[in-house]
Amino acid sequence: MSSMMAKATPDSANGGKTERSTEQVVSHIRGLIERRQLRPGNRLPAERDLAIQIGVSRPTVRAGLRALAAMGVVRSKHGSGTYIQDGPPTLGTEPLSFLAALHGFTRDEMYEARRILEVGAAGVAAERARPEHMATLAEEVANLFASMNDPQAFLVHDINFHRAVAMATGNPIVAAVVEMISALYYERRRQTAERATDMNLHDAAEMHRRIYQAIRAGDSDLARAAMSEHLLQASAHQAREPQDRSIPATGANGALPVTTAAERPGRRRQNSN
Amino acid sequence: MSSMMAKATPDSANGGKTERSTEQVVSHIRGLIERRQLRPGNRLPAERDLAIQIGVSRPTVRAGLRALAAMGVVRSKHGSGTYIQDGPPTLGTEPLSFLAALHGFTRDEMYEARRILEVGAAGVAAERARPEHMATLAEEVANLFASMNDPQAFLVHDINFHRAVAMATGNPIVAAVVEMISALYYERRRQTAERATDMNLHDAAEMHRRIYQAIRAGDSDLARAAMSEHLLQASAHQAREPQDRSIPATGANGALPVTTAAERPGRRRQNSN
DNA sequence: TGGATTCAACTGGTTATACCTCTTGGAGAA
DNA sequence: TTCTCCAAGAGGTATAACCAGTTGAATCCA
Repeated sequence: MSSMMAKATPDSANGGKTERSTEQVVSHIRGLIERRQLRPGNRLPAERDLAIQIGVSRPTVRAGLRALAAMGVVRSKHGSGTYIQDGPPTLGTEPLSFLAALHGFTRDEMYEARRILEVGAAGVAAERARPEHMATLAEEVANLFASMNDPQAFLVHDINFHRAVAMATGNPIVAAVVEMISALYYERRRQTAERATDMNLHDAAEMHRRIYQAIRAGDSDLARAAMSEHLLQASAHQAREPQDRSIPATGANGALPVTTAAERPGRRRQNSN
Repeated sequence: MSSMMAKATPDSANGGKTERSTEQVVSHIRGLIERRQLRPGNRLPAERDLAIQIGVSRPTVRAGLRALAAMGVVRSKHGSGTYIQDGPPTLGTEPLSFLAALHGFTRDEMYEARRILEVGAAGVAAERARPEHMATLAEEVANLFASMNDPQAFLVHDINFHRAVAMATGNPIVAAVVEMISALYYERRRQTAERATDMNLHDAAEMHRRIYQAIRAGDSDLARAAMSEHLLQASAHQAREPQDRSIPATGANGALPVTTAAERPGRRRQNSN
């Protein structure tokens, strides 16, 4: 990779090493973004036009756009165009999901990661949350108490509450990371959520209420303590549930849509290796 | 991004459309990974073979592999094959970098995110760090003091120290997230590192030493406090440096120096900076 | 006129094919 | 045995054609 090559390539304006064509595409788009010529929600030029502008073929452009889509930077809409992702800053959730599948992250590790991150987030939220954040938090606490008979709905509001805490920090990086890890949590938890007992759910709802009150009171230390206790307790509760160690078969979904049954499509063949 | 699967289902109100061919490829690979038929370091079947196995064309296979590569799941080596990423669990750094470019994350937000995350990590590290972690931490502290006349080298050891703290938690998720955010920090910081004064570097080295000692002593609270103070101080120091904030034009590649050998993509697209 | 419909020209999605470069390992020469 | 060389096989790119949704303007009908 590091040997100098004297070969003549169509790309000479770029100093140094010949950049792979696909990476030219990514760099080109990145340049447009950095120069503020592309903003969230904007539509990119058509693939055929991009190919001409950049000087590569359309499949290469598509490869670059595919990579950007996998990173969550753009979003292609068939028949319409390719758009810069808008909405709140969000990291894709598949990468972490794949990482979990590859390295076999344990449930404890996941809860601990959440605790390390969200305890700090709760502390900052308590110092900084604004009225609209308080309202969202309060609403989700109410939703939690209202859905104690529906574990799946409870889970969604659980996620929503923690997302709201992250949002309340006002820090988009923290929000994005919390979102990413929460998606992993959701992905696993929704399979076994039915096993949660009513008492577990009541305790959990109560803990959320305490976190909310601490944030509302602006008590950073108390918010941290409550969040820490909540996550430790939730982890302990799940440790007592029957454990079916299966990794969710479907990709992640950061949008946390309503319940969606995942099903495997029939696969053709499997690798001989 | 969201990829619910549904083969011939004629769609519903939900976003669950018919799975695109490209996503079949991703699902296929994911299935192989989940069934442990593909492990880190393994080589995937050739693209042409995968195309036959999955029942799509080769460009489609390539599109799927491109997406997986962008997520850091696989790594293609020209002329050799495509391999499942090995080494320690790592999230790609481009997504966060793009997110920063798109939404204009501020330096303060970045430091705060690090503080929220790494303060908790330091606390856990103090409770759990093993001898080899201690050794790495001690070594990097020494390196920091030894490179106070070389801001770029100092920056590298700075990153290494924080990475070592994350590793000392024993939690791969935490390590991956810290790594991701550190990469963003490195990407920005290396452009302005030269402006740091000697006094700043000495203070920083001293703070790292205190963090190390707290971890070594197993004092979780002290480790947290020291880490928090360190990051607050570093943020304040940088706030006093001249600010030529522009988004790094070339960065994006996670070429954060890694001392653990293994792999080292020789990408270099260095402009006149 | 007004509104619903139709349809043509976009858009991205997929396939097929050919050729290139790079890697790798074995055949054959020294 | 060791080195050199090269061919098979891998990924990378280009071209061309076609498929399939989207969109909006032209059209048609009330």
